[in-house]
Amino acid sequence: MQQRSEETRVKITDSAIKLFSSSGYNKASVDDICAEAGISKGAFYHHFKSKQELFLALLDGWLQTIDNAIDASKELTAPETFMQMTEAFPYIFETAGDGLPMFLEFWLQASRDEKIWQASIAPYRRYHKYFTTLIKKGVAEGSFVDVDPELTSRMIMSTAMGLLLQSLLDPKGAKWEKVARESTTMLVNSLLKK
Amino acid sequence: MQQRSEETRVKITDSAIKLFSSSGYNKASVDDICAEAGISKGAFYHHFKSKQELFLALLDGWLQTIDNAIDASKELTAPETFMQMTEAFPYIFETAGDGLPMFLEFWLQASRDEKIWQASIAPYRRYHKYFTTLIKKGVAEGSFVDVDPELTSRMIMSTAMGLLLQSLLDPKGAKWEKVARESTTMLVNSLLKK
DNA sequence: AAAAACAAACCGACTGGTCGGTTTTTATCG
DNA sequence: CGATAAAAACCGACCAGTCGGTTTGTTTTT
Repeated sequence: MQQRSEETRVKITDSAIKLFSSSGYNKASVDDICAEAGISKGAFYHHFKSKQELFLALLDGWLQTIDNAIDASKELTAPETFMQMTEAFPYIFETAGDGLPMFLEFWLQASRDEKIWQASIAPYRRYHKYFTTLIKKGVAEGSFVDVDPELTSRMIMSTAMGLLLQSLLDPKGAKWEKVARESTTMLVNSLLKK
Repeated sequence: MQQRSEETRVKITDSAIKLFSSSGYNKASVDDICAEAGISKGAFYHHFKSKQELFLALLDGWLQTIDNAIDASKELTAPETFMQMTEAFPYIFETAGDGLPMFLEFWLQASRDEKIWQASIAPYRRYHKYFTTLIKKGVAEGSFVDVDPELTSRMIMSTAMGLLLQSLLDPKGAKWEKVARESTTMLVNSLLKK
C-alpha cells in the first residue's frame, strides 16, 4: 500500500512534536520541521494543507490517547477508577515529559485561535462531565461523601493541570510523580466515606 | 523631570500587555506595540534594548504585585491568611482576566528561555516556600491538622494554577470566582482542626 | 549648546506557502 | 509475467511579506 507515505507522515508528526515542544508553535518553522524529518517542503504540504492543520492533527492524537484511557476504565467503580488514575500518573509524567510544553501550547493557541479552541473545548467539557458523573456515581454507590460533584470535578482537574504546570516550570524542583500520586491519594481520601 | 519619558514608557508597557495577551509574545510585533502605543520604533528602543527585555520588565512588574500582596498579610495567623486569599480571588480573576494569557505566556517562555526561566523560578520557589512555612506555622499554632507541609503547598499551588488554566480555556464555562472561592474554602476546611 | 527623547527610513534574516518538475508506487492489460 | 501509463508522493527553488533590530536625523528638555 502507501507504506512510504505513512512513514513520511509519521516522520513529520514526530518531528513536529519534538520541535513544537522545544521551540514553540511559532518558532518552529515548517522548514525546521522538514529538516528534522529529513523530507522536503513539498512532501510536507502534500500531507498537510497548512501548519495549523498539522497542529490540529497533533491535538487530535493527544486527545485520542486520553479518550482511550478513559474508555479502558469504564467498568470499574468510582474509587477503583481514581485508584487506577493514581497508578497512571507516573506513566503520564514519564511519557508526557518532553511533550509537556506541547500541552501548554495547545492551551495557549486555543485561547486565541477560534478553530483550535473549538477542537479543544469539546473534549475539555467532556472530561469535566466525565469526572462529575464519576463522582455522582461514587456518591450514589455510597462510597463517597456527599460533595458537590461539579465543584469537585473542577478541583480535580485543577490539581492535575496545576501539577503539570509546575512540573513543566521546575522539573527538578520535586519528585513530581510522587507529588502527583500523593495528591491523588489525598483527594480520594477526602472523598471516601470513613 | 523626565515626565514625558516616563509617560512613553508606561504607554509601551500597557500596549505590550494588551498585545502579548491577545496575540501572544511572538505574534505581537514591536511594530504593533509601537503603533498601539502611538510612538515610534526609535522611542521603543530608547527605552528597552530588546523585545525580550520588555517582556522581562513585564514579568517583574507582575511578580511585584504578588509580592506586595504577600507582604500585606505578614502579621496574620495561618487560617486568617488563607481566608484573606479567599477574599482576594474575585479581585484576581477580575483584574487578571485579560492579562491571563500573559501569565501562561510567561510559563511557556520560561520553560524554553534560560534567562526568563531564571527570572521566574526564584519567585516561584519563594512562593512555594511561603506556603510551606505558612502551613507549618498553622500546624504549630494548632489550628491545622498534621499534614505534610511541602506536599500541601504543592497542592494549593496546583489548585490555583489549574483554576487559572481552566478559566483561561473556558471563561464562560463556569463562574470561576465562585469555583475559586469554594475550592479555597474546601481546602482550608480539610486543613482546619475540628 | 549638550543631552535626552523621539521619528522614520532602512536592513538582512526568516516565514508560511506555492509551483513546475521529477521520482516512486500502483493499477491495468497483453 | 513484464510493459506501460496514470496517480500518488516527493523535491527544492522561489515568492511576497514580516520580523527584530539599526541608523541617521530631528525635536524637546535641561
